[in-house]
Amino acid sequence: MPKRFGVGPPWWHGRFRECGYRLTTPRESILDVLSKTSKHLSAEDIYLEVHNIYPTIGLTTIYRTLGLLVQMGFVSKFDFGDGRARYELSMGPKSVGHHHHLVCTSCGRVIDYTDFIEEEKELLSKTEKELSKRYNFKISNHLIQFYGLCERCKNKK
Amino acid sequence: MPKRFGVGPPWWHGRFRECGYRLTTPRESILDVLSKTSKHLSAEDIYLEVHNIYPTIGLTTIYRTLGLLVQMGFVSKFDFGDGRARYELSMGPKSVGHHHHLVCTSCGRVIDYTDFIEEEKELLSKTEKELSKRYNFKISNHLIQFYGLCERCKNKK
DNA sequence: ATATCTGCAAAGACTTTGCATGAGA
DNA sequence: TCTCATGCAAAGTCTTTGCAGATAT
Repeated sequence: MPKRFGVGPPWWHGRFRECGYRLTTPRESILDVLSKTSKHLSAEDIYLEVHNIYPTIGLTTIYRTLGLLVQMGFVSKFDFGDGRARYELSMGPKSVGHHHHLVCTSCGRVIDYTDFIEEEKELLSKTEKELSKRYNFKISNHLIQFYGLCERCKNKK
Repeated sequence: MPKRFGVGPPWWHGRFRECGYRLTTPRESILDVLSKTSKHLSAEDIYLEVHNIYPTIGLTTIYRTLGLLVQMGFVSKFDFGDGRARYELSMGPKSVGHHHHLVCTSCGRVIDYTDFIEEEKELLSKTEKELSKRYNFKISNHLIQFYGLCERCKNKK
């Protein structure tokens, strides 16, 4: 059953308090930016967005908050090979849901795909279970990316 | 049929010339270091190894050569989240073969696993084929990593 | 009231670049 | 011989840290 979004406090308020963290303007606005996009934002992208509304919030806080959100599991951090990390909401009502990435090694373009996810999911959960057992690892996350040339770059060569 | 390793020029000589690149001491020694380990070496790790034998070779050359080897497909570059890239031979006779990584998010330990690879391989090649078609992408590589807590770190908490 | 959070500036870490010298084919 | 490759030093980028002042609860 879906919750009533848009009324009452946002879904994440509880989680913050549970963990002993405070609810602050920077934290809320960063989550807000992330929850309103499906793009893969860098720390600076987020900084610029947030800065439009709250010009006093600094880049340091963006980094610190992102670290916190990653650690709490709200946000996933990705490396697409261009030297800067990208961040995406990994849970919550507006989340795009389970997806993986297709990364162009020439222009850096990133495509989200959700095709064949069901089958992947099945294999993944099976693999996670088996790996956990065999290596005594508590698996909490996974990363799957395909690399290659996108349509445009492929045709250039 | 296996080639006769250890006699004649190393397997990669031809590939270098084909691509118009020169065979140099730094390039050979870097490939040598990579082909004699199954660890995940950083640029500096490689530098230190190479430096033992050829003290004149600089870190810059390590980075430049690694870039070249990655681009040629000899070497794969990984990011385990500790801020420095790791490199592994991705092909060649001494290669450990197809494997993926299990990364401890607490201590950074990395475990290579090859279990369940057959099934994965099958799904991966199918997925690659389908994604190539749908997104008109020329896929050349993939990355799969699981994150979690290793035995030691799990028990600490 | 007080422990947490933030902003600024500065530092830190890894990686890349410019340029003159050196080396492979 | 003539490009391509290398080493050194310096610069570039992203990210983290120290600390005093501000803020949430």
